[in-house]
Amino acid sequence: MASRSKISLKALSEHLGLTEGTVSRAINDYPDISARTREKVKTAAAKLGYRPNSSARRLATGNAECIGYVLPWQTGQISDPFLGQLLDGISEVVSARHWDLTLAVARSARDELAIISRLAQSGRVNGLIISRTQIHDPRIEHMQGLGIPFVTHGRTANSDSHAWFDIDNFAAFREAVAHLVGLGHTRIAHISGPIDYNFAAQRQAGYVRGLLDADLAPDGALQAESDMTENGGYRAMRELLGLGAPPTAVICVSDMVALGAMKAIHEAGWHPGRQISVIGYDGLSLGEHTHPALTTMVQPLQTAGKRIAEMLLAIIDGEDPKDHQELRRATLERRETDGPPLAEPGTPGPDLSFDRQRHEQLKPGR
Amino acid sequence: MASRSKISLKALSEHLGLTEGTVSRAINDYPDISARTREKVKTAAAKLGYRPNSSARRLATGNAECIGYVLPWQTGQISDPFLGQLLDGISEVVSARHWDLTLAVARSARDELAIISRLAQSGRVNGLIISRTQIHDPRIEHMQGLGIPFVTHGRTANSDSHAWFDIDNFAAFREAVAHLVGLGHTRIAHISGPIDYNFAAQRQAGYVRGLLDADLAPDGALQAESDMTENGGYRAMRELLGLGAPPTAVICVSDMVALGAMKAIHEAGWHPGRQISVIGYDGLSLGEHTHPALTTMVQPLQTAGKRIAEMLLAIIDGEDPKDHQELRRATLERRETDGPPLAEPGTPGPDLSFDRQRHEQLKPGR
DNA sequence: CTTGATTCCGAAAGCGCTTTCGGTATATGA
DNA sequence: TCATATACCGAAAGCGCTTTCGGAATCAAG
Repeated sequence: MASRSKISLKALSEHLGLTEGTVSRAINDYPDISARTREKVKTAAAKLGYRPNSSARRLATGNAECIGYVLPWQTGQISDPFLGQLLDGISEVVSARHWDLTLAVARSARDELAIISRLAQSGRVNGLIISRTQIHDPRIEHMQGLGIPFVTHGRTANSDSHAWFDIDNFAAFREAVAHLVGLGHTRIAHISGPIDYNFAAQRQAGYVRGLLDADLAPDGALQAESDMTENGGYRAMRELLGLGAPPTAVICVSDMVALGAMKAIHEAGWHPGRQISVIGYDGLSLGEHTHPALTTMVQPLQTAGKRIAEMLLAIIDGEDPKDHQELRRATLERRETDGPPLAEPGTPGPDLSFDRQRHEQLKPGR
Repeated sequence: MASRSKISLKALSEHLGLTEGTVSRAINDYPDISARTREKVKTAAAKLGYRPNSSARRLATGNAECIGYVLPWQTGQISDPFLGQLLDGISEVVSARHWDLTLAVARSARDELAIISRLAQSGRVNGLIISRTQIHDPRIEHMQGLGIPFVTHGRTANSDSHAWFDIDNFAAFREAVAHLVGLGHTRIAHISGPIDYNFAAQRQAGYVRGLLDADLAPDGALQAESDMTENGGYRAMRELLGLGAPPTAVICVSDMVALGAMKAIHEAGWHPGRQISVIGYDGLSLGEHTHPALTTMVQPLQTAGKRIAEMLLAIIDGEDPKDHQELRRATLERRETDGPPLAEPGTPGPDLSFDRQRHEQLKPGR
């Protein structure tokens, strides 16, 4: 079946005693080819293992049959399980159409604009997916200027003008706060991501709003920023734990960040879910297996990937990007790191003497 | 700089008053173009934002300037942080050459062979990377039959015939066992991956060899199999803990599996690193932030990605695949889940009454 | 049997680039 | 000055496919 030598349209048509044009139309189901010859052509094509050459086909049709996903490379972000889930969804719908997915990782913002230009202007892709949108995202108007279809994973300051898929970050974090308030917490901290990211800003706004809903005053000291890595979460949490009056609960911008935060909590001799509640975001399956299991806001990542890809294909097919803006909600999944506060407000913090530096020294080196 | 309308070679050459051929040769640094006109052409190209159309160029040169990475989709594997690290390395060298990386996820073994055929025969890619090799891997001779350059991440039964990059799994697990033996363990369990995977088989063999090195008899009861997910590790560990005489140490096929195993250990009221030592594999950064931090065999994943891509490009350039076979070693990184055994051999197992089903019921639903 | 409508396929012109092959200029040596 | 070599560029033929257009055959209707 899989013949070793590539067979061309020309060879196939000669084999059949037909012209290339006829064979091509037969294969592509043109209506002006009789059913009989269409069948004949198709069985011959299958038998000889004919595959149209993509480059030739793409050149002739002007269609790349390919979409690009360009992801910003930042410390640690690429190893977030987040990514795989999304890719899974994207690739599912892309390959259902027999299109390709090309991946490009950009190592800097400027690099990313350059990659977008290359991909778009060289006609390599019919459309682009970008993620980790910023509030004022230069990529948006860059792509609009290039006239290439795209959809963003996440909104921006002027989301009206383009297609996007997003989770209602604001609502999610507002809900998370409400949940903690309902449990009796009043000192609720937030570990955010870099605040120029749209999702980080929205989550933070939701957090603040949640506090205001409960007539709690947002406290700058209870808000730390992390770089979206486990280590970032760890460092931010240590900061929070060092406060005179540490929080009784903390909401983290992502599960990976929450993982780091839990580490810091454990090191301080506290237990997530007892002295301090922790809520993550993403709903990664690994959170079910931490100790204790991480309560989190679940977002449908694989669905996100699917929808984003579907939207992009629709836009490529000519639909209006403005008709493709989709907001979903995250749902709270209670696992084991949330609970009522133990200590009265104002209780002194945990013992931080188990310092990480010392810990590093004690560790058997490698 | 980034002009909106795509400009073709023809337009550029007319603008310059030269022929397309001349302009093309100037851009591609042919020696028969004077330095003066070459400069003139290049600056004009830059100013007008000319990008050669990929499809046309690919068709004319017969070079796709693209490699494919086809990854088998299995439960949970796609969300393993493992993947991102590898992609990072691969994309780094691919984009340094201004080539593309197309990603395809295969949802079944047959699907995978079909994808490989399509990619290769349609001339979409110049080479392929495949991962998760099996001992007798049908993909190998399939690709050899197609005559497409490829390199595998992981060896196979007949590794001699193709290019591969691999970690010495055997040595790694042998070393892990030796380490545990050195700490005084005699009842050492193994949670393996699906044993038809080459890496799983090698790791198991290394495990067995490690036991034999120490004159310990391999015990079938201490060997469980998992599906490479956290949940798989969890289930396997529960099995092991249910044994009359449970192990005092367990080596897991991956960090994610180890995460699940630790969950089971915690649920049983034990502590990883005390009543039972746990060693993972991969060296994921998230293992530094589990509680306690996961001792693991670190493999250089990002380097793996880079080397694999470099090897593939070299082979595409005409080098012999047989000259590109690279074996690296994993290194033990002691963190907090390994330690001397507490209990005497033969001690009864932990309390398993905290059953997961009950736990599920207690959990606030979503 | 003729006319007009259909059905089906061949012919040929691209798609936008690369690359070989000649053919002018220009330079080199005698 | 002429012959020969050299530098540089134009012309043109593809690469393998798609798609429009037109023409020959077939058919139904008058």
